[in-house]
Amino acid sequence: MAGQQPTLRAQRRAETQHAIQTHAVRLFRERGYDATTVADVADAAGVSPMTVYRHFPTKEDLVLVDQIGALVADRIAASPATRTLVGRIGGALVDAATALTGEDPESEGKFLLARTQLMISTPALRARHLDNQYLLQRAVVDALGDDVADPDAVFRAQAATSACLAALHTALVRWAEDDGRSALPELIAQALTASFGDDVLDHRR
Amino acid sequence: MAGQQPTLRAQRRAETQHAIQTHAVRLFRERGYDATTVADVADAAGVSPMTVYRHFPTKEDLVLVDQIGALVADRIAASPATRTLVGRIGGALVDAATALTGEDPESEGKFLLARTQLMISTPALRARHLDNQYLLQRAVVDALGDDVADPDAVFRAQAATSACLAALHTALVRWAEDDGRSALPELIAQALTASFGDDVLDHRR
DNA sequence: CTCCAAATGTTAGTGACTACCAAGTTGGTA
DNA sequence: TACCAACTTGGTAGTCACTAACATTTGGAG
Repeated sequence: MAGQQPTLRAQRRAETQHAIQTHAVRLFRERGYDATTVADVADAAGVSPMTVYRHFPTKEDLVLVDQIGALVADRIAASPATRTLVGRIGGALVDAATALTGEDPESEGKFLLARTQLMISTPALRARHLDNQYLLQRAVVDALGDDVADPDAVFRAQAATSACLAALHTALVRWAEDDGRSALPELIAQALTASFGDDVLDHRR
Repeated sequence: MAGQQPTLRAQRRAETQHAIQTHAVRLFRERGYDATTVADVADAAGVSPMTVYRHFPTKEDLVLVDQIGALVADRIAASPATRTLVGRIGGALVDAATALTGEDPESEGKFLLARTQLMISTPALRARHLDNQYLLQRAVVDALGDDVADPDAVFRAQAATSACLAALHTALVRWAEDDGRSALPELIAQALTASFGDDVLDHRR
C-alpha cells in the first residue's frame, strides 16, 4: 500500500493536484478567500472547474488537504517503540517540520507558511484547523501495534495526540504571525517542552 | 434593553419568525434537512424566501437560533452571588429546562425535543451544537459584575460555563435518544452532579 | 495491438445566498 | 387628523458552490 511504484498516471494526477492547490493558495492570499471563485482557481491552474472538484471535494479542502499528515504518520510508525508516546509524536512533528522548511525557500516551506497564514486569517477555515487530526490519531493507534485491543492504550494514544496537536497549533500560529522568520521546528520543540518538560525530546538531542 | 413594551411591529415580527422556525423544524424532521429547501420552508410558512433570509441569515440558523440562551442568561444574572458559579449556571439550566418542558405538551417542550433530535442527527448541525455557547459565556461574565477586571475570575467563569455546557450536552443527547420520555431537568441535574458532586445544586433542594 | 479504466471536459441543473428596487404598514409627530 | 420616516415584505435577477450525466482522450495491462 505504501511502496507502490509511481506510475505515470499517478504522477500526472499528483502534478495536477499540486498545481491546483498551489494556485488556489496563491490566489486566496492575493485576493482573499471569499473573493476568489473555484472557477478562478481552475483557470489559473489550467484545468476545468470539474477537475478541481474531482481532486478537492469542497473549496475549503483546497486549503485544508495536506500531505503533511501522512508524512508525520510515517515517521511515527518508524520511531522506536521504546520512547514515550509524546516523544514519538513530538519527534515526528519536529522532524517533519525540519524536512519541510529546510528545503530551498521557494519550495514547500513557503507554501506551508502561506497555507497556515491563510487558515488562521480566514474564519471559515480557522474553525477546521484541526480537522486532519484523525490522520494522526490513526497513525498513532497503528503504531501501537497489537496494543489496540487494550482500550486504555487507545485512550492514552488519543490524549497524547491531542496534546501534541495543541502544541503544534501553538507553534504554527506563532510561526505564521512571525511571518516565518522563526524556525518552525524550534517553535514546535519549545511548545512541546513547555507542556511536557525539557526531556520530552531528549532521545534526539 | 430588556423591558421594552412589545410594540405591534415587534409582535408581528416575532410571530413570523416563530412560524418560520416551527415549520422549518417540522419539515426538516419530516423530509430531512438536506432534502428540504429554504423555498419549501418559505412556502409552508406562507412567506417569501427573502423573508426567511431576513429573519435567519443561513439555513442552519433555522435550527440553531434559539431563545433559550437568553432565558438561561436572565436566570443566571438573577441568581444570588453567594452560590458557586457552577451552582448558579447549573441551577439556571435546570430551571429553564423545567419552564420549557413543563408547559402543555404541544408547546415549547415538543419543539425543543424536535429541534434537539434534529441537531444531533444532522451532521452539518451537530458540529455547531455548542455555537450558542458565547451567549452563556457573556451572561456569566456579566453576572460576575465588577470582578471582570480580574482575569482569573473570567477564566474561572469560562471554565465553569464550558463544564456546565458539556453536562447540558450529555443530558440533551440522552433526552433526545430517549425520545423525550425522561424528564429533561432531572437529566441535567444528574449530569451536573455526576461531574461536580451531589451538592452542586443543594441550594435549590 | 486491443481493450479497459482512469482522467478530464462539457453541459445543464439545483439550491443557498445577495443586491437592488418597489410597495405596503406601522408608529410617532406636527 | 394628516404626514413622514422607519420597518417589513415581495419580486427580480444574479452569483457561486456543488452535482449528475454523457462524451472524449489517454495511460496501462493482457
